[in-house]
Amino acid sequence: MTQAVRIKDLGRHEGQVVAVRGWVTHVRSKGKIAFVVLRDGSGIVQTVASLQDVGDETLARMDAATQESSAVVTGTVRADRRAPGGYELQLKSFEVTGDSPDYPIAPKEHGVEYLLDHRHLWLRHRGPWAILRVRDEVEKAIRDFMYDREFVLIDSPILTPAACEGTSTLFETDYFDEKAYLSQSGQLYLEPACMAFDKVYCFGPTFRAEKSKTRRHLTEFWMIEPEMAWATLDDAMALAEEMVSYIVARVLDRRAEELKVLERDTSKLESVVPPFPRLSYDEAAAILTRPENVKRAEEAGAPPFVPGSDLGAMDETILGEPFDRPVMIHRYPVEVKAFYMQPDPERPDRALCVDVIAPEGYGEIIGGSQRIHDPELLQARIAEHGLPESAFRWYLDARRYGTVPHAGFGMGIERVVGWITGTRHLRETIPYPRTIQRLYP
RNA sequence: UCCGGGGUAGCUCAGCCGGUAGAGCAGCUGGCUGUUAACCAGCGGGUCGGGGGUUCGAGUCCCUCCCCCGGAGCCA
Repeated sequence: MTQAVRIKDLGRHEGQVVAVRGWVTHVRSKGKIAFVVLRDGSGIVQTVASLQDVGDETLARMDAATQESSAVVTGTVRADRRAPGGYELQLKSFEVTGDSPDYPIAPKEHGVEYLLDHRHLWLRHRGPWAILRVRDEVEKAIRDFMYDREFVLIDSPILTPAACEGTSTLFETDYFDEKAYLSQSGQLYLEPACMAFDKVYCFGPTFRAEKSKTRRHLTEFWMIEPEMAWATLDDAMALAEEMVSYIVARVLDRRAEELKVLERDTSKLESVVPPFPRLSYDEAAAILTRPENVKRAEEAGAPPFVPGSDLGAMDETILGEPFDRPVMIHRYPVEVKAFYMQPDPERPDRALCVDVIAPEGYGEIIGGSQRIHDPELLQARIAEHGLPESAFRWYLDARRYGTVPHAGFGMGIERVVGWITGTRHLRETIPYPRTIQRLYP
């Protein structure tokens, strides 16, 4: 039986007769000679057969093969300058395993909605294929990074009894005789866990019922959330810049081929090394209120920056623009941030928190903070925010029994993949996107 | 929720001042021994998003509803 070879390895079998199992991406039939372009999970190769090689029956089968039929072929590996990829397969046999009548995605332009309706098939095509391989590399890099630094993976629950940051953006579901909510963050479960293992992280899907209709939002997205005991805001910031730099270097090293397919300008990624520039909220506010920046936001139709309020999408773009790597903005006003953030002892109206903004207008990829470790202060904040104390009883225990300063952050995988691959729309950075308008396929 | 754009063939779109539906691709038939989104010839294919109105006549104008896209806010 002929040895089956994956397409990326064909170069190692020059002159040999091998089998390739894949899918037909294109047929160019020219009468007495036919070209069938075949794809497998590893790459693409052109196969060729003439009438005298295979006879009219096989040639007719090649001619009749439709896009995305699966096929097993055998042939001789040949280096050929005329073949895309440098190698081609001179066929001896061509057998269709499963035919593919009326394949919906033509080698032509399609609208986004149509492609997303056929996402399960669109995955076979070049763009999604390259992006999702980068995503795989990003996720593997994160796990390696965490493991090497002795962080313990703590899988946080998806079904939760109550809100982490308020119920308005939670998906609600029945849980026997009570209500449950899909998790929007694992953080509250990690804080107690970091007091068991010092350094922990969770990495899983999170759900937000925000009615956001932008290219930067999904209702289901994946987040990596490290949490460290005996840690301050500075420790969290140092970890964030180290992790982001590690991920980018890893993709540049191992997924160069995919970035090329995506026509990503990799020079913009090569400069992503520590240290990242740091701006306090007050410094950022000073930049945003400069006349030229006020004018820019106005011209773009963005709402004006109001000192004391949170940063908008345009504000993040303006702040990130001068830098060739992500910028870290820290110490926002306490009022615009979550209840659990530690106030800055030197300025209690500022929170010890940080947002990391990706360059090139890709926006916030990380949000983190030092957490309140004083039980009384935390209890007061829960009350101020109108949150039900009963739901946070277990959470407060982390402060009641041997509290320590601790800090962590959450990083959105899709936004990182979007930035690294140069993909504007987050929905293309996840295999099966969930948005406010889409629950199919 | 607000602001902007859109819905015409399987797909991507054109359709002027209102006059009765068009292209490319895909599909099908035939031709072609080195194609690169091959090419050439031919064929089939339409509830013009739904409803209502104006008009001799509506894809085109008006009202209304639905759906999609982009942006804002919120966030990762």
